[in-house]
Amino acid sequence: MSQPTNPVKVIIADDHQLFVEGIISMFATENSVQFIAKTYSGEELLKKIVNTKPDVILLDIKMPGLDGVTVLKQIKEKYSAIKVIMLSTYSDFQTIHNCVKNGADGYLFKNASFDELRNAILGVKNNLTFFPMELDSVDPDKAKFEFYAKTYNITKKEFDILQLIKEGYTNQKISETLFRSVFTIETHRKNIIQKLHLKTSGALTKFLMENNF
Amino acid sequence: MSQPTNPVKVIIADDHQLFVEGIISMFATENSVQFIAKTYSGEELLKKIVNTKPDVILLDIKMPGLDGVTVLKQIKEKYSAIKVIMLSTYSDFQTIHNCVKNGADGYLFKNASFDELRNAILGVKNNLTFFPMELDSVDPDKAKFEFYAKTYNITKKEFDILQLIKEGYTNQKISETLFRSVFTIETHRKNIIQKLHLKTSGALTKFLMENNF
DNA sequence: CAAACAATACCCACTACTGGGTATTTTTTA
DNA sequence: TAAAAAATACCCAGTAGTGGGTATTGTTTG
Repeated sequence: MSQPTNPVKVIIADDHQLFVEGIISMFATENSVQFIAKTYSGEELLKKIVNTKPDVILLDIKMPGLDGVTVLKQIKEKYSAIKVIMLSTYSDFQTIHNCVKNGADGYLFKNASFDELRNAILGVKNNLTFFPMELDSVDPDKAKFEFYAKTYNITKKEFDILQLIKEGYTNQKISETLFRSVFTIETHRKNIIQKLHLKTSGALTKFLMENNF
Repeated sequence: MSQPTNPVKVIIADDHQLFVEGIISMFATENSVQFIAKTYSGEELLKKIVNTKPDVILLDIKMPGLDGVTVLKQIKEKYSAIKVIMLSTYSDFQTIHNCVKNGADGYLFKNASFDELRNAILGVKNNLTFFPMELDSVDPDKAKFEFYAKTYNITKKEFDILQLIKEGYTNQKISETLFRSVFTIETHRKNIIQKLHLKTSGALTKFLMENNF
């Protein structure tokens, strides 16, 4: 008979509301982990910690206002018992070094699977650290590609083309740059727009900028 | 006969190199103000202060790495005699409140004229503060429009249309939203692209995102 | 070694935007 | 109040991208 333990109490802090809601709903039926609060900023988090003593905090590295690293420092100063897992994207994972120095117990890329997230939370609760890769061996470009491959099914060629689209290249220019027919690029562009659930090229450019592609 | 005084020694810190060069060259023939150093980051600035004791520092609010407010605090702690003027855009001017609290001697919008800048520098050197407007009365949207009007000669209508282009609207959608003919919107879009020295709509979207429009 | 996936390239009809015009009506400002 | 600036709307020829196909050639991988 499995040991019935108290669920791990977790607070999540991330300015992307949809992301927060998504995570919480993923854990709705998981009784080893219980989300006791959600916050959309560092300031909010620091306030909520006082009343709702959590075991683990999931903390976004990049937030407007108080950023993750600053918040991490303050948490570790005042409540050293609380475990903190940093959430990062391919673009700000360089900052993780800084977090490790400041006492983070683990980090996760935002495209992590449910199981990875669950394991990380349960792990740090049991005083383990959770660092999924050797930080120094992470190639930012590769991490970026893998993020898009995993999240949107983007292929390598499509990824390469996205780099050029982001620079404002027309299909014509791209075809010259990559030594391919314009038709090929048109096909790729169409597939990309579909995979990202977008409508127009304008929306695509916007997407790339907003997501710091 | 006018009193020949020593020029005010100034350091500028801003991550936009072109902006920095522009400012310095504007003051090349101005002998009341002398730029003794330029730096492109907060870290760099803190190092350079040690050797080159400046009278006044022009400090960008938003920089990668150490941001302006953090740098301001450190300067005012260690070298309280140095005067600091914060540089801000319409989009981060909310942070100015924070700077004032932390001892800034003045602030300027980045589209300020030569005369404003000169007056500010000479002013703070003489222990005056330089706050061009009541901060609470600044309307961010208005400040934003005025920035684009001043910098690129963008008109109000063009500004409104830019908001929609940024959202990824086509000319058709914009014409429906603003109850105007598509022809009108096409004309405006053409003029906008010209005024911003751009080529394509893709480049325009990119511009809007990069400049945090 | 097939099946699945990725990359390539093409067709066609259609929509969207560009560039270079012209021209009228408002609105602002000197 | 006359001149300048802004906003409006149109034309036309041309380029760029969309949407919905088809189809061939590599490349993985179960």
